[in-house]
Amino acid sequence: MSLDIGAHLKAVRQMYGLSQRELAKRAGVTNGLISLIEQNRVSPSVSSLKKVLDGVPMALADFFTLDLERQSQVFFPKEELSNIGAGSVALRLVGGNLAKRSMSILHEIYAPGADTGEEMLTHAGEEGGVVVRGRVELSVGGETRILGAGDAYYFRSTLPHRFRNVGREECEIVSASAPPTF
Amino acid sequence: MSLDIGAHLKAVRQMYGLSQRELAKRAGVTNGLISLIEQNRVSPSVSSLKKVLDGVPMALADFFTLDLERQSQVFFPKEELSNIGAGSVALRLVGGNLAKRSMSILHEIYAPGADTGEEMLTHAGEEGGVVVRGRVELSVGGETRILGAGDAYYFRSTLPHRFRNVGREECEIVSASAPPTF
DNA sequence: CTGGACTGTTTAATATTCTCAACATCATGA
DNA sequence: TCATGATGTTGAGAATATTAAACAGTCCAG
Repeated sequence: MSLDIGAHLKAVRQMYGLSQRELAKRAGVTNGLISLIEQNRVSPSVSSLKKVLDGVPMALADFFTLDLERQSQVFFPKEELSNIGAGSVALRLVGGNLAKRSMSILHEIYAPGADTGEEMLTHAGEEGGVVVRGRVELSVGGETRILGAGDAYYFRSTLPHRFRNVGREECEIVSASAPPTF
Repeated sequence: MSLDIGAHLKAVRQMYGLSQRELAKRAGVTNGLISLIEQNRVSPSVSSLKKVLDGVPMALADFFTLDLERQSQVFFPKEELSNIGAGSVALRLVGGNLAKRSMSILHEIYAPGADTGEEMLTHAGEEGGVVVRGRVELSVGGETRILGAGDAYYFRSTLPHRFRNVGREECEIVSASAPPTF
């Protein structure tokens, strides 16, 4: 996310074919403010930005989500999977060398006691997976459960989460996240 | 979206177990500001809110997207996976009851001889997966390979493709496709 | 060319956010 | 009991967002 609110707003406004004054009127603010915002000479308060976007109309979430900017190998023998594991968690990424992917698919192996760490993980997007072997303790947004072979999960990755192999055996998971985290 | 920024921020902060001061320090703002924001006594400027969220860290888009009330199901015991299998291919969908997903994650089990059909599959998006057990013959865009446990694949789903269990044992795959096909 | 209606920009005054420091409260422990 | 360190809150002032009004440019009709 660019946080170039100015250019962003300008693009949105022009997408709707509105002038600064026209948008200002609909939004209940002054044209000057819109000019200043578009030049990044001020950082609008959330309430003002909301007023402005209401004039379009567009939700705040959509405004910040909007991305203005946005063959290859098919088969990946296990030897060719990019090994991006760290410590006691082995991560094998499917399609690591692909230029643009819309997902990360991972083959994860947690050694006994392996842990993604006390500091909870958070990032944009969604992720899910299936436990293939072993048992894993998964905490998501305050809730904690133990999942065994065949069990699965799916959540928005913005929720703080943590994986921990609490068993005595290896735990194997195949997971996917979109947009790609690796 | 409630635009109850205050309660929203407070919830996020507490989800991470941070005090106002602690978050303030990470964010480079004062604890007082966070207090005022959480009480909705000010409407933070976007730049301040960004600073605060950077301390968590969380993207603005995620902050506004986050729906605190309707936290959907996260854990899916295998019995609760939607069974959408047809014929000799058992498909278990992760998160089938979720309103909006950006992916389909499937736990697939191919019986010996199982086949997605002579008519090649094609659809929008991308898909990939990891073979967990057994062997499968995968054809994509004219190329054909046999994948065993630990092998993987990733391709654009517009390429005609077909899965076939050519072995004498079951074959187990965990796959994902975005956008969701189920 | 002249006036009017549009465009976006700028300035000075006003309103709001934000900081700094002090305050009140609660818990822990000497 | 008193001290200590944590919590969130508050008030006055500094910093910044926002307004209102004037400015400059473009385009088109008269």
